[in-house]
Parts: sequence; structure tokens; C-alpha cells
Amino acid sequence: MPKSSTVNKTPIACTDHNHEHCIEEALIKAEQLCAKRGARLTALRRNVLRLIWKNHAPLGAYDLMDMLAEEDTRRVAPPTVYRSLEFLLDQGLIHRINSLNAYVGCHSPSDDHEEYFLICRECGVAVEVPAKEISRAIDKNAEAMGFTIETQTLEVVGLCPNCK
Amino acid sequence: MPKSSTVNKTPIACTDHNHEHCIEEALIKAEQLCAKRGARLTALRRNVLRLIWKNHAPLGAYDLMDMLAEEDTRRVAPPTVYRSLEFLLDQGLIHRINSLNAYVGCHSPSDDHEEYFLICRECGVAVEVPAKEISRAIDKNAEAMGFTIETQTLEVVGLCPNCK
DNA sequence: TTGGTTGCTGTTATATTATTACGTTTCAGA
DNA sequence: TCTGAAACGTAATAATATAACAGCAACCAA
Repeated sequence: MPKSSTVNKTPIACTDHNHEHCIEEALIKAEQLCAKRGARLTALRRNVLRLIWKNHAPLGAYDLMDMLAEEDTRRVAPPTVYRSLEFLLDQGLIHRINSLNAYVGCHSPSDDHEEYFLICRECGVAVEVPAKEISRAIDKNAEAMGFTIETQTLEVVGLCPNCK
Repeated sequence: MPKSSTVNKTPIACTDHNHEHCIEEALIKAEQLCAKRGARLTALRRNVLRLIWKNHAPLGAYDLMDMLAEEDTRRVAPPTVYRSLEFLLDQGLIHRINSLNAYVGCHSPSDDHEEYFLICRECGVAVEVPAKEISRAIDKNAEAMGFTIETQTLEVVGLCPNCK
């Protein structure tokens, strides 16, 4: 196997960390990135991003609608949330977890990275792991079979250190 | 990267092959496996499996319902199809493609294999590729981070040899 | 500053995928 | 042939996502 570029220790998401810091950092990075790109991080989009970062477990679109409703005393319709999600996905600020129909904040939105997810089936936490070597190997195999790769989705479900 | 166990050539699914043979073989293997396990491959389940094997592109549950309706002049309700799909998944006779909400026949239902999918976004074909080494590497990394892995989902989308 | 254009949000309706709950039938084994 | 478990039928509904169109806000050029 490739020499692992992965740090071999418990992910921050699974430790007792200052999560306010995660949220704050994510929002600042998002502001900066959008400013740089001339993309508009509107109040709604910012709110959705903040709510997604509420914890390290992916949230569904309808969960987000409920959370928005709780905060604003005003119900938002599905297209509104889905449009925000689409924007955040396009900007690489969040990822979609296909196996959960849910969305989670991206840890390194600035670089064009390959990643995969370790998902705990008990507490729901989803840890983003760099997948550069694995990804490259898959690309190589695929090309040998005549495929041109555009996107990869690797989702791994199990138990996190806290839940086992 | 690991020495590839993948055969480096165009997958059968992407060639002009005798697909009747694929279907027949899949059904025979299914019969044998179910017989061995004492599992009941009923007429309905067999039909669903046959329809899934209609081609090498994953089919949605409602597609299958439509196809059953066309053949039987009798509409089957969602739970009926979903129960058959659940059985076939349990028996390892089919796989679910999360990114498409669709189902595709398994090429080697008898062995407890790890696999991933190359999916063509143009023609829809989904090719099953053995992922033993990659899978093991992911397991190892995950364990180093304190995770215990139960299931892996790797789906790769791009263009097949015929569509590019 | 105005007017036009573009992009964002609101709203209604509906599509798509999947499950719950309960009743009926079928079938293998006693 | 009876019986219990498994499979299937049916109606209702949940969960996720999109289409289509209207109104509004922000930006830019004149």
C-alpha cells in the first residue's frame, strides 16, 4: 500500500474539543474564499453553513429547514435550502454524504483535495480523511480499463473510537 | 500503491457481448446459492433479479416496478419491490449504488468480496471492480484512527470507453 | 441616480424514493 | 392435514428533492 499520509491518531471530531472554534474557523474561511472568488455568501447561505457545522455529524436538508425555523420563527421551503446547499457544494464548503442523504462541512475548502469519510453508525460523526494515494490508485486502475474518472465517492461506515 | 489485482482491459460490460449469457449465468448462480443456503428465490424475487440484469446499468426501484407492470399487466406496489430488493441485497445477489439510488446485479455473489464501481455518467453502465487491496488499506488507516470498519462504499463516476 | 440585468429568494406544486402498518396467502415441516 | 413462519398484497404516508414561475435586491453602466 502507499505510505500513509494520514495522521495515525484519533480525529479531532471524536475528541472533546472546543467546537465553537471549528464553527468560527469554518465561517471565516468561507468568507475569505467567497470574497476571493467573488461569490456571494449571503445571510441565508452563511446560516445554512453555520448550522451544518453545528456538529461533526452530517445533517439532512429537512433537518436544516427545521433548525432554520427554530431560529427564525419562520419556515423556509425546500427549494430555498437546496439552493443554499447547491451553492455551498459548488464552492466546496460542504460535502454530500450519499449513503446518508446528508451534508457535512468541509475541513479544507480552499484546496482541491480528494477525500473520503469515516462515518460512525452510532453517533453519526463523519470524519474527513485525505485520500490522495488511494484516489490516484483508483484513477490508474480505471484508466487501464478505459474509464476516465470525474468524481469519486468513498464512504466508510463503522464505529468511532467513542462508540465502540 | 498495491500491485493491482485488476485485469487491465476493457470490462465485458462495455464490450459488445452476448448479454443473454450474463443474465442466464446470474440466474443460475442465484438459484444455486439460494438452494445451498435454504433461501427462497421466489418467482417475484427471481423476476426482479432478472430485470436488474436486463443491462449493466443500475435500475431504480420504480423502474423495476414499471418493468414488472409491463410484463405482468399487473402493477406491483413499492413495498413488494423493496422487499425483493432487500432479499437480494441480503443474499449478496445485487448491490445498491448510493449515488444513484439504484440497484445493479452482483458479478460474484458467492464470495465475500470487497468491490467498487466504475459508473459511466453517459450510458449508465456500472462496472464492478475488485477492491481488496484498496479496501484493506482503508481498513488499516481507519483502525489507526480508532475506527472499526463495517462497510465501505466506493463509487467512481466518469466516462466509459464507449462514451468518451 | 436611474434603469437594466443578473442573481438570489419566495411560493406553490409536484416528482422521486422509501417505509409503516396491517391483512391475506403460501408453503415447508410436524 | 394442520400450523406457524415467511412471503406477498394493499393503503397510507414519510422522506428527500425538483420544477416552474414570481418578486426582490444588488450590482453595473450610462
